[in-house]
Amino acid sequence: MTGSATSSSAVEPVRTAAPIEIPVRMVERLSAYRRQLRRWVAEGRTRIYSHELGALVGGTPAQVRRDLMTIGYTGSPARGYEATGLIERISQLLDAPTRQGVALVGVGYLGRAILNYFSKTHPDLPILAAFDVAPEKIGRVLDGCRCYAMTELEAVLGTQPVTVGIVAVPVEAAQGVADRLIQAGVRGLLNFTPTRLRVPPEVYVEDVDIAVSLEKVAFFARHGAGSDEE
Amino acid sequence: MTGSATSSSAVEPVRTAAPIEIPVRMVERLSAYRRQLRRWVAEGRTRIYSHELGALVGGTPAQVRRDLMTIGYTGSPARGYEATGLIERISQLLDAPTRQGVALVGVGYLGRAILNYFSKTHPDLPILAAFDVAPEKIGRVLDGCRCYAMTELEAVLGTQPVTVGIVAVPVEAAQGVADRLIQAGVRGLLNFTPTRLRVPPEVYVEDVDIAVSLEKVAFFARHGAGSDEE
DNA sequence: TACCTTTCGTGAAGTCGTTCACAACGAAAG
DNA sequence: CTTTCGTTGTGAACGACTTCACGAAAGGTA
Ligand SMILES: NC(=O)c1ccc[n+]([C@@H]2O[C@H](COP(=O)([O-])OP(=O)(O)OC[C@H]3O[C@@H](n4cnc5c(N)ncnc54)[C@H](O)[C@@H]3O)[C@@H](O)[C@H]2O)c1
Ligand SMILES: NC(=O)c1ccc[n+]([C@@H]2O[C@H](COP(=O)([O-])OP(=O)(O)OC[C@H]3O[C@@H](n4cnc5c(N)ncnc54)[C@H](O)[C@@H]3O)[C@@H](O)[C@H]2O)c1
Repeated sequence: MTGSATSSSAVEPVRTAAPIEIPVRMVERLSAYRRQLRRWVAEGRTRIYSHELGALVGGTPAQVRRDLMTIGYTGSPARGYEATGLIERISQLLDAPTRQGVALVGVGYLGRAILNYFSKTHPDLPILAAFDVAPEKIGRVLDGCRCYAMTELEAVLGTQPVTVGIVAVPVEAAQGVADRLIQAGVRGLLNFTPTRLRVPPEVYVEDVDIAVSLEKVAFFARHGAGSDEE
Repeated sequence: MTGSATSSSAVEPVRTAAPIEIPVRMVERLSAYRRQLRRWVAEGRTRIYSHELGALVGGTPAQVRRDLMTIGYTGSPARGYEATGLIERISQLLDAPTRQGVALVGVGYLGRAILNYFSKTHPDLPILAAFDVAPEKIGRVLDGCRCYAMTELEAVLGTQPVTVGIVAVPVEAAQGVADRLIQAGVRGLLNFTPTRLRVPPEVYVEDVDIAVSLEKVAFFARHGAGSDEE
């Protein structure tokens, strides 16, 4: 990337860039923090304590303070953290500088659920296009999102800033879908199928395996229940 | 528990009990191992190497060997592990000694997807009953599972060996649903709503937060992609 | 102003899971 | 029978994240 241009002065350490290395788990927590912070702000709250954020993710106050220290956000003793500023700081880190969106492949039961959910809760990451092979789905608009034929995938993604793909097709089709998404420029995949996708090293894959999660719950329901998880 | 009865001799160390303390992550891997082992056995394979199992979960061969060592399953050099025996050993640990099942609460988009999925893939953990408040859903049988009214929850769970509950209702209703499930004897919850459920310490809760997962993917799609993950 | 309480910031210590490294072993080939 | 190759079992080293612990600072209160 070219990068440096625009309007930064010479010596000062800038403040926008994210030169920080953020652990995987911390990203999850930051995302959860932000979501609840927004609710709280909507309710009129303005300051938040570390133990409140900790309760959110099943963590300790110390962990929250450590997280916020890591992202360079500082509160003040006895007043806690300023909510809107913290939301902004987290967004600065998590959100892309330029608009980016998601493509959903596979508009079956699960795909429909996801479309419906994200159309309502409208996060920072809109689903810009959906794809399927079933003729009866192609061309329809579900929850505000157009469903295209798989043959149009490359063309559509060529016109949209899509960097993330959701794989919700039958397991046999998953690898092929992943390959095409990556070929079309996608750099991250949320994979719901019970297969490990083979992808180039620069592509990030997150597996959500509901069957495994359910077995895990069943197991710990029986044996010792270590309160928290995920 | 009464426990000891039936037919074990006096001194020998038994072999069925599961006195082992298993880390959370390992349970996930064991579940994934077993699923793929079954596929392989169905294809006629009989022996498996640690590196093959490792590839499944994005882990190293050493980790697999460590896992199997922990659960006390032993292979042999140059022949690897015996597949069916390993499946059996994992099942011995993961599955309940007595039949147990799952209750699904909230037959919306997501609930339907889950019902459909588990009715097909028929895991060791059947969904025995579904519940909802919407009149048009009550009494229907979807994917082989009867949908009951919420008012019937306690009664139905009184007659079924349900130890796990899936919470797929709107977020406002989640805590109330969790309370009732627990009251009715459920000991583990799979929670899809973006709230931290308050539960007694002996109940295990697993949160599946798709929105957070998606944000995580978006983040790592942009920054360094640490190939694997959970 | 002086004091007391609560919360933050952070170096240090602790915990837990993963990976390394190597000896032992089985099988197959020479 | 001996050699060679590949794989398992495992103690030990490693590394990463979490928690502890304590000093400092901000507000409230008398
Ligand atoms: N539903 C769940 O709760 C659940 C849970 C865990 C995993 N999964 C996995 O998620 C995936 C989807 O689940 P589902 O319940 O929505 O299944 P589904 O059968 O309802 O939907 C699959 C959709 O993908 C489409 N499709 C098929 N082949 C395609 C292709 N080559 N390209 C594009 N689209 C294609 C189909 O037309 C269909 O609309 C499956 O792999 C399933 O294993 C689902
Ligand atoms: N669909 C997704 O992809 C997705 C993703 C992340 C999280 N979630 C969460 O999962 C939950 C369900 O999502 P959904 O898309 O299925 O929503 P949905 O609105 O389609 O379904 C909710 C269902 O719950 C039923 N319900 C409402 N109140 C109830 C109550 N008190 N008791 C029992 N049933 C009740 C409704 O009748 C409906 O059938 C929501 O909390 C949502 O935030 C969904």
